[in-house]
Amino acid sequence: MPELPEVETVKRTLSPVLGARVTGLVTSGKALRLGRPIDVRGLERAAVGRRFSAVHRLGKYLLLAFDGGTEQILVHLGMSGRLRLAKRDDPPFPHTHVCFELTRRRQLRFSDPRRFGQVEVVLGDPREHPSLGKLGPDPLTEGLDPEALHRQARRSTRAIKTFILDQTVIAGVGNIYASEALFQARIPPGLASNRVSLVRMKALAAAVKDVMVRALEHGGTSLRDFVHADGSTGDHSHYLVVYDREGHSCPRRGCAGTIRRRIIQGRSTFYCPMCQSR
DNA sequence: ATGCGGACCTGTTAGC
DNA sequence: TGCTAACAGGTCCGCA
Repeated sequence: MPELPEVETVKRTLSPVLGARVTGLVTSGKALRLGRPIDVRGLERAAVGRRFSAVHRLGKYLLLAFDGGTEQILVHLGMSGRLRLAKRDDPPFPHTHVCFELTRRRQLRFSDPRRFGQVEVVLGDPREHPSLGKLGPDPLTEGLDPEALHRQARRSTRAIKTFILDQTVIAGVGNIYASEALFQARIPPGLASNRVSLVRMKALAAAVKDVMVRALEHGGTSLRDFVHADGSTGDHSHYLVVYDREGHSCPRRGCAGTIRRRIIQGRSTFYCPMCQSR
């Protein structure tokens, strides 16, 4: 579901619970990503009796930290995951797999119909975690180095869209913003990575950051069912210019092209064949 | 080593 | 109205 701007938005909406004490934990008992069962004991040890001290974001991952604890809780929302604050008496959300009971009758609920998400305990340095350790630079917190990306791309024949979706290349790009950034940089999504010039890579790095920042300003996209931790929705879908716009005319002024859809890396990809040409 | 396709899940929507 | 097929914001694994 969420790409970097949505995850960052969730992170920000969790700030009201910083300082709150976790009093208990309820889980669904269902397995999440990779069929892995939820580590109830580990989560209890990490969180129960402690106060939330911080929420960090690394690409599309969130890390929940607690006062006086060395363990952190890693959360990934997958495609359909949500992390929301609620009151104890609020109606239950369907598909809630982890619910942290907090002081003042509050709850932090993780729900995820498709169960592609992830909630697990991380001990010690998160950079040593197999997924987190391999993450590439985060466009918002670290910035992107076009020269380094260009050098890396020269060694790869994959489509440039596949390249920027690779979380070890750039952390946080997802399927929507990959199309948006490539459109903005005027690069055909199917172009082999090693055929992207340095000039174009500079444009792409800037475009990736720009679409992320703009999405964040609009509170994350709400293409389907995205909601923030407080239950409010984002309105970014109005600002997407190519994603899910197959058959519409190209939004670029003076371009007579029509947005097309094709499958790259098994995912819908939207582009204008007129402005995004070799 | 790299790159691709399929698998993992459920819900929603478009089309008949 | 009801059924079916296609599709959905992500990641990982196995095989070429």
